[in-house]
Amino acid sequence: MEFFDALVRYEIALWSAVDQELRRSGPTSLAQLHTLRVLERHGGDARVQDLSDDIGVTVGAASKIADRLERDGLAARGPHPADRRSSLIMLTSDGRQALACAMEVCVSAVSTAVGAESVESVTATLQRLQARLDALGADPA
Amino acid sequence: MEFFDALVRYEIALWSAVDQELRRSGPTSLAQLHTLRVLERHGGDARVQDLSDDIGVTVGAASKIADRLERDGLAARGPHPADRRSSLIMLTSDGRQALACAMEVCVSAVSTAVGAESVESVTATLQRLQARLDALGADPA
DNA sequence: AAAGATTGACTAATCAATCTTG
DNA sequence: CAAGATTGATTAGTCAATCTTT
Repeated sequence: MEFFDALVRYEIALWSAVDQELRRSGPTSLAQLHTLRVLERHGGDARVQDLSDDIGVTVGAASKIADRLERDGLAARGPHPADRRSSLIMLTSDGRQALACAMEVCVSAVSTAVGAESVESVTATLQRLQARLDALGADPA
Repeated sequence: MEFFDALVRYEIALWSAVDQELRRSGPTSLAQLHTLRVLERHGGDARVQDLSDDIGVTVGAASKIADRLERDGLAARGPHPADRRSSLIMLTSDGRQALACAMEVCVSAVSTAVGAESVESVTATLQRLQARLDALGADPA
């Protein structure tokens, strides 16, 4: 339980600190940056379903997130070449620019927050725990 | 950045898994449990401001959280003995019962999710990072 | 029928304005 | 005027229903 409490508390605190720094230095929120990074990782092949999976929200929410990105000119929906039910969400050049700019601030803010603490081993443990949780979720038997 | 990503991703995944388990076995959500635990820790002396601090939401949100707890019969506002602007939020006996019941499920769900992984050192590191972040926030100079 | 996505009704958060008491 | 709390307007999430395409 102590682990759970520390994890939740710190994640909220770190997210808030980085978000504050981003809002102070530009128009992009951490939530937006998070979405832009997912699009970048998918290299323009992101479907709404992919956003939903990677961000950890429902499909409905992901669809609305895409709406807002389009409204703000950071991304655009294009037709899916192989499946007309779906569409591909792509970064615009404005989106790439916002991503780069916000990413710089984000890296710096995280770095300041972490300081000299060595976090490689924590990262590795979190990734192991993540893998276990994914496995449990896929097969709760 | 890898640390930040792993932290955020895992916190969301673990929170979701535990919340699902709680909703499956009773009426209490993880968000509610989180609030009930804060009240318990404060031993009946919790003000709205305390809720806000400990949960990591704004004062306005904390006030509405208290509204919902009262509506559901899990807590009640009483007069603050020393300051008539404020009030104390106290667990009702229903609230204590819901807390105990949900806590049991929560502990078990976290334990299942973590498995055999040893998390003491991760917990300690997260707490150190938390302390650093608190210090930075209090004195950003 | 199942999969991908969208929309509408509802819930819960933020922020700013306001009211009350210190 | 400061601090504690509440409320209203806005924003973003969930869930369920729906529409289109496979």
